[in-house]
Amino acid sequence: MPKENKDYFAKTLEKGIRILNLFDENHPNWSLTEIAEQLKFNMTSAYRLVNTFVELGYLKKDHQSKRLRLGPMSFVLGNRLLYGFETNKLIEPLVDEIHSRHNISIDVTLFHSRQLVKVYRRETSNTLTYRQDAVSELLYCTASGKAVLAFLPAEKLNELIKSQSFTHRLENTITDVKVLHDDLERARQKGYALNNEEYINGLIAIAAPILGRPTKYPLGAVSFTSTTLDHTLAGFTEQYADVLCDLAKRLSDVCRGSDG
Amino acid sequence: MPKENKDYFAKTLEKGIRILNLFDENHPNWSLTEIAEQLKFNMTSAYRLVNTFVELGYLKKDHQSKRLRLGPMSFVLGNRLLYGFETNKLIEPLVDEIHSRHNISIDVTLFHSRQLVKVYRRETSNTLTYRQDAVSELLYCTASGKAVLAFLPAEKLNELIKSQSFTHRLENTITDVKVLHDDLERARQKGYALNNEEYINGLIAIAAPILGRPTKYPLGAVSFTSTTLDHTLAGFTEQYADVLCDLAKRLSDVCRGSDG
DNA sequence: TAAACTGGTTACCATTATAGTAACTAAAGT
DNA sequence: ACTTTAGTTACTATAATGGTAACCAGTTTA
Repeated sequence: MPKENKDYFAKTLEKGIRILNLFDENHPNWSLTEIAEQLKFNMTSAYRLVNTFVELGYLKKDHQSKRLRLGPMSFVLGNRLLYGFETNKLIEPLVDEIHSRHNISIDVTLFHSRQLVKVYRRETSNTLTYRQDAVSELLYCTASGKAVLAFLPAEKLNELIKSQSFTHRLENTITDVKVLHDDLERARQKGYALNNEEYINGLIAIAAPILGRPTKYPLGAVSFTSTTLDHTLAGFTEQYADVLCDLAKRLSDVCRGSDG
Repeated sequence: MPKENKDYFAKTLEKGIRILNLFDENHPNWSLTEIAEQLKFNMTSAYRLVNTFVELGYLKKDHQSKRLRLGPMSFVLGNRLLYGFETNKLIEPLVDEIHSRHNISIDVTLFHSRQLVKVYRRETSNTLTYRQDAVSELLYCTASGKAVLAFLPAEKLNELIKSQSFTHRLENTITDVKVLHDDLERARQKGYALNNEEYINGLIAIAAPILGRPTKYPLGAVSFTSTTLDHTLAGFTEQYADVLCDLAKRLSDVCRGSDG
């Protein structure tokens, strides 16, 4: 093992990328001060990074207000990243098929480091819905999070459990490590994890892991979600657990080779 | 004027972004060596930058082949950049309206530094079509390029003309600076520029600049394209020049305030 | 089977870039 | 006119990067 690779990580690049990530549909414009405060960068660094993006055309600075927006190069890069990400091409048809057959809300997330990254989502029509962040570190209180945790090697699992906040969100939220371990063991047995209103009031879900080949390392998860208005968790599980596990297996097939 | 801002430009960030830009639909995977060669980076730098992206989840390294692909975080960033780029929300309806009314191929490009960046395109149905890069430095042989050049301040114009290659692509390609200046003067008079098979055989186009307010600096251009199979350039101009100029004016209205 | 090769990874350190402080400027508010 | 605020620039100790070279693990070649 080398000396933990601190030499081969470009901090400046990471900081710049974090700035780009601030801009989205809901936050289309930022002032330099806002950026510096949000990311805890000092003004000079923020200025240098932002200025770089402005010169390259990724950000655009309004000459009057000095506020920043995405520039045309960001649009080009966005297209490249979106259409260059091949995994979705493999995932989408599998999910679409189940979605259209069962009219059910499906989320596919990929696991990276300590985060779940949403890469595809289909919603049921005519039901309540919710909006979640594209990137989430909440593993202990979501079905997908628990599906991944359950199939992680013990060492990594313990490391991640330590990093979870265990905020008591709702009545059913698991706040005890022992209880979580039991819950994960159950998931391991059954092949899928549950969310019984542990994260959002009225929201229930089942999720199965997407496992890499040949390592069986969890690469992500696929979840079906519903509400207590439409299903009991038991009924929902009864009805869809097999479909879920089958879909997870097929997603594992197409994601094979991208282990690690 | 400060000392040309070399202190406030983060080279590492630029290099990293150039790596991300290599990945698209047509080039979804790269080896480290390919990246280093393509961008003229030494291996260590390329390795450090790539490793940063891998750790952050923007790239994914196949453990066997070591080849790199986009990772899930790139997908998230791609979405943010695409939907956070507001300009398109303003441009699209205006272009769509003309497109559906006249069934004509329309391209909107924004000008940055020395490049034309394509941000929106609608094509006619049932005609030959062509595929162009999203970012182009060819200004002397395209209608949009000449539309921008024609309305640039003299100083910037001369700087850019020096940087053009004037490669003799086709019979009609302008390769003489004097001839180009005459052509631009004509465009300035009429308010729009022409492309008479100067870039692609059989391709004709007319383009008008998108001008910033209040500076009248060209922010980009909108072009209508057709082929010699469908129109003569004279007939095409006769039929559409007014529609084009009207659209350009309306695009200039919605792009106002983003001057510079 | 060994030798050569290839592509990737790591060590090391001179060179260069960055973070942080502080000074400065321009615009907005009082 | 004074104060405040946000952005920009100057300066320099500290930290990151680039470049060379060594190293390693697979592959190909002899």
